[in-house]
Amino acid sequence: MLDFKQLDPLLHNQLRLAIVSLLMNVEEGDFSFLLEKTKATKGNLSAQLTKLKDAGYVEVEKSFKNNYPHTSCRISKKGINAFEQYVEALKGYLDL
Amino acid sequence: MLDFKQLDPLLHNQLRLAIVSLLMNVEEGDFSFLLEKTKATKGNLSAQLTKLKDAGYVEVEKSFKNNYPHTSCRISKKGINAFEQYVEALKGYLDL
DNA sequence: ATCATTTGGTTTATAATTTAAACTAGTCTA
DNA sequence: TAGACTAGTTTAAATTATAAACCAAATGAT
Repeated sequence: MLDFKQLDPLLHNQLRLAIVSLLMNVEEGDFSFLLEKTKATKGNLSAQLTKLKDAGYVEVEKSFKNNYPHTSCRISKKGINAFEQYVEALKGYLDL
Repeated sequence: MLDFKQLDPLLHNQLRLAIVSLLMNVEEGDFSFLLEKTKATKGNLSAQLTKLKDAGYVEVEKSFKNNYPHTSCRISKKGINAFEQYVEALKGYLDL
């Protein structure tokens, strides 16, 4: 039966969903990794990553690697929970 | 494997997705039916329904029933195709 | 050495979208 | 005939999404 739970608006966005999906499947992912996999622009990736960080869904660690700035991301427990609930909610829309 | 196809922005919206989901499962649904099932406001329902109609995803028939205006909706072939593609694309994000 | 290019991002300005409150138009009830 | 209800639509403000422009430092070519 169809049932429409609220779809977390933070995850219900193409790029943020892609980011979180990717981070669900790796120990950590850096900016370049996400950029390549999502094919987003840098500006958009930066913006959406900031939102995910602000929401506490993703932990972001900035450092320097070979003299270059390096942004390492991993999904948080909160992010995992949110993603799992999002998937469950979505099933109510898709009849999966 | 994760793969990020474009998610049809017309369907990647909570209310429009709910509308289309509902119409996938009934022969036709009227405004009140959609209003009750989605729990949307009338304004929002009207607006999103118009977008789905303009895109050719939903066929809308206005008539009078018991002297009252009556808006009957059914999903079109184009809408069915779009929905099915959307679901496939989404699976690439969810690893289903 | 210096100028151009590349890396690895962030900021900002615009465009598009979402949303609900306000409105319209007509009907029913007493 | 006044008030309340049905069945919507329009509008206007708020939020969101997006990419172009920007920045600082590192590297490469001459």
